[in-house]
Amino acid sequence: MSYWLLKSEPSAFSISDLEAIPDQITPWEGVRNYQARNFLRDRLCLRDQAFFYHSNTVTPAIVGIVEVVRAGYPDTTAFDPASPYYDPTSTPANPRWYRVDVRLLNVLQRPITLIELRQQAATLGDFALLRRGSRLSVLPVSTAQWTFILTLMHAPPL
DNA sequence: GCCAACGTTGGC
DNA sequence: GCCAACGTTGGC
Repeated sequence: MSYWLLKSEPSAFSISDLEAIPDQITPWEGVRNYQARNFLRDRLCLRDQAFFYHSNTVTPAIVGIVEVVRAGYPDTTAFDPASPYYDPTSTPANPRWYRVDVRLLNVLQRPITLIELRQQAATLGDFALLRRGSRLSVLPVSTAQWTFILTLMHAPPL
């Protein structure tokens, strides 16, 4: 069992969008970065949990928790010329990009903002989200980091 | 294999 | 909207 953080721009797909889906399950697709692809293809396992993070927004923050309900499988949006994620170098016989399916577990009682996470950097230790210039959209979270961030949620904001 | 140019990400 | 950081592309 591992923990992860998945970034999404709320203008493209937000936690509210996920909440509105009847079964609250969505493919996590359109990831076009090799390091993130490798995590999706090789490392995210059934029942792993992940923070849902809103990026590139006024207040970047962790806003929810999802669980993996289907492990890595080919991202077929790469095969579709009409898709914004189309990539002709990926073929069904030799898929380049992968996705997982996730299900909403819960929306956090309050968002844990990037500002607050930075304030807790000393406790969090080495955390890919806080690395300078980090652009990775699928990144690992240690068990200690996961647990600590959940305790932040239950405490009042700084 | 190098590296300049370019496109994208994402915080601010 | 700006721009620093980073990844990718492609000429050589």
